Amino acid sequence: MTSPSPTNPDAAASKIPAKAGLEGLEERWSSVWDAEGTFTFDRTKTRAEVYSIDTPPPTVSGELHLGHISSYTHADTIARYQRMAGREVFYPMGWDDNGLPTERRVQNYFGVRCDPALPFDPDFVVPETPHDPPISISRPNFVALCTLLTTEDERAFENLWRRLGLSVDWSMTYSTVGERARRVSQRSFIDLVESGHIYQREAPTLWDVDFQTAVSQAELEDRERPGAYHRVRFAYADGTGSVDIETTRPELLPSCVALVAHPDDARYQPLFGTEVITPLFGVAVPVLAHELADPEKGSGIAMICTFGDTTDVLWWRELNLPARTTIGRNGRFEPSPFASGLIASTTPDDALTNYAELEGKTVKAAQTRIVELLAASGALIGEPRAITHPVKFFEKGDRPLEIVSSRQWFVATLPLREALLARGAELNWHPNFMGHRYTNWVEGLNGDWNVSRQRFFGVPIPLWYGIRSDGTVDYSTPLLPSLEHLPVDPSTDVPPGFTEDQRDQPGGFTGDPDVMDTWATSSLTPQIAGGWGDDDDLFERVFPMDLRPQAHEIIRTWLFSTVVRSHLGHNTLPFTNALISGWVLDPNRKKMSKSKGNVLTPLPLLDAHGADAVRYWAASARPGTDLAVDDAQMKVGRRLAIKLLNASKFVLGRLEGQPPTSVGAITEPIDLAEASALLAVVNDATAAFEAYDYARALERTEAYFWTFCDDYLELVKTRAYAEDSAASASARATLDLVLSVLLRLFAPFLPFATEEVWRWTKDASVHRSAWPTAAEFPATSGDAHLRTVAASVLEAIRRTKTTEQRSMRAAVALATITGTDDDLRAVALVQGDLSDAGVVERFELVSGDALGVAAELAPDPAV
RNA sequence: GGGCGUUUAGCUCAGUUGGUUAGAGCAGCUGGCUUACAACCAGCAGGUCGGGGGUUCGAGUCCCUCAACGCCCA
Repeated sequence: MTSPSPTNPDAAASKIPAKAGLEGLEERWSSVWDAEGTFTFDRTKTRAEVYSIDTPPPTVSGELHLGHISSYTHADTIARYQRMAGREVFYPMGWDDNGLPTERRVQNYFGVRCDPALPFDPDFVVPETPHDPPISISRPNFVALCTLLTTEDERAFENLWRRLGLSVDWSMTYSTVGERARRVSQRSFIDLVESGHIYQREAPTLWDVDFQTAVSQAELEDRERPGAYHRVRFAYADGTGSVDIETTRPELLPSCVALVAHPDDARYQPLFGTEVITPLFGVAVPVLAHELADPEKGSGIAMICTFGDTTDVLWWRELNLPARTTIGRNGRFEPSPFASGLIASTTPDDALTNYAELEGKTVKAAQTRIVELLAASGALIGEPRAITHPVKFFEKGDRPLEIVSSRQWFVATLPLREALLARGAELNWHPNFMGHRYTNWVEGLNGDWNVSRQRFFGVPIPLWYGIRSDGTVDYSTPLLPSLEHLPVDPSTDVPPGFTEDQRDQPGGFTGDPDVMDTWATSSLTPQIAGGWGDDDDLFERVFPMDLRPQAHEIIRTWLFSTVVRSHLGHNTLPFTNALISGWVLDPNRKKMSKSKGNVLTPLPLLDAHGADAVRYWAASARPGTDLAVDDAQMKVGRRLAIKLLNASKFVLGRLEGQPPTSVGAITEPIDLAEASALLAVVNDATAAFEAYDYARALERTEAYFWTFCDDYLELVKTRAYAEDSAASASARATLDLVLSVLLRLFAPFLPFATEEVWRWTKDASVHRSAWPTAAEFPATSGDAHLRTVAASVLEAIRRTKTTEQRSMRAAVALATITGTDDDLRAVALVQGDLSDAGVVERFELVSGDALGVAAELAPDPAV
């Protein structure tokens, strides 16, 4: 920390430029901060002295967008404030490089597809142009391409972050697929296996048929899609009648396991407990009651299939129904369950014949065919009725999700619901209302968290399974690696006690082929960045973190999953504060999207306006509020930075060659009033920052600054030029104090301009200087009324000159001031400065009820 | 369907626990080279605070209700 004491410029070596400008500041100060280690974390500090930030690792599969710029700027202002306030800031950067977005990008960029069955090709040449059509390559070759591309992206991202002036410690950068991330993720996974919070099971799984992977509830989204209700007639098993159901998915008829209606629905109550027969397939299924059956929907009675949607899964679980799978992982109808005897039919021949019409077909084709079959059989009643309804999609997917049965690992989140709600209540949300999103999500959880992904570029699930002598896999006792061997890749590493030649052999072992859900690794960013298990000394100094800054759309994913992992692994919140940012909208306040073609990228804006200006724009958005791209606002930021340079140039120019100032020299009433006004701003800005309201801190500082320039600077200009008097010393001491404080108040927002000015007279960085406090202000507080009255008089004089179209330097022959005793006393105290600033030749003070000013200009000599 | 947020000058936004004629910036208009700044300065004009109802001596600020927009969830 440098001393907050006022400046003591050395006249002999003035660094104050004749003409101040913003050009080149970003390059210059970025490299100086790097060389001086300004933002290097001092790991000798204790947890109490540290302020740690769990930085969102941006996904490195493309470009940073303006939402990143805005959100990361918010966090950076907090980081810089905390650092100046005396905390040692732990602020690492991470890259989220694993997962589907990277895989997709690599596939397109190089024209390749991963085929895990292929062997590693050591002679594989990185394609210079994408293969067309795409070629298949082995998993190790594919992963190498992923690494290659993300490394390039990360370099570009880091450059942009440096350009924006983020005060991160670049020596602590991590990635979510790096060695430490793999080790931490796998260790945590093993901990969960051992503590019983994670389990594997053959279970209904949300499945994207294009990406060929499981996805979790957090990755779902509803999309409105056209569909149609098909009315289908089921005969009673006893032959006494029939009942009509309505379904949007008639093709799932062969996997029907029951009908369901609401328990209070009088229409169907007589049927509960009886059986009906599925048309075409002749399967006897029970009619059951459940509250979730909606009497208003369709005919009020529905068929339960394996599995048409998530409600089917719920019914299947709660009503203890059998599973009759017909759709495979490729989204096509599987070989006949009637032929294999998996499903018993009362009319087996019909079932075989009808199912043969579906086998191998896609869902869509099968639906068309089964509607024809139903119509022909007479079981389809009337014409299908078109509707629009919400359909579940993988958020990155293009076709509706299917629910298939498969073996996956699940973190048991449902039993934690109450505990997780309590964690959410324990967290300090900024803004507060964002906590509702979390609560909403936790209350709506309907399944455990599936963390297995059938993908390639990610952290492998660190397990093997024994193979019985009959060649079947024994999933009941997974083989765990020992901790010191982490990270492992089960596809190439061997479990303890086995040798490589036993792989996939009877009596041997087989590796779990899956990788973890990307959120299963990024939910551990506090542990990864903090070095949990690798560097426990560091971990104890930074965990739990103080701050998690992030956008609101990933509350249900990243924030939620991080809370889960920390709760299970450390019995604590992962961080104490969550700073939630809104979205950046296009200039017309519309959401930016590639399809709309209204996406703006950061670099051109940084080039056009400069980093300080872009940061100013970003910081003007309060936590949680959306922000429209606004060139005008960035221009204001740029002008603010330039104004700061110029005002500083004036102030420091007045101090140059003069003896050092001291707060004790501030004696003039108007000077004391100015200092008091600034102290109020300091207190306000400090309170705002402590409440994570950086926008208010900026707004208050900025408002003060413009008033300071317009009024105070003009008032004391002449006095500050004078020499060798207590009055002039008072002015200079005030200017020195105000500038020094202002530069520090602005430093979190305008890191480049403030550093530039600070270094004109100092050797150390403003960003390691102490945040201003009352201690550096005069002990005597000033009279705020003086500023108000002085400003009013000045304004009136200016108005007269403007109205009479005269120069501001035009002389006022006589200024008549009317006012209360209080007003007049105030004017008398500032009269000298008013006279200088307004070029007033003579004042006349008249007693009256309210403040009034009449200025009589001297004749214009030019006329 | 449930939840959350927003709605204040042409635009972007402040308005702390309800208290005198509702603020700022930008844009607009009119002037001005004033030795920090013409990438500047000064001044002017412009809202009755989404609609309705209520509480109160007094409401942009609290309550109810309606509406529009946006987001989250189902």
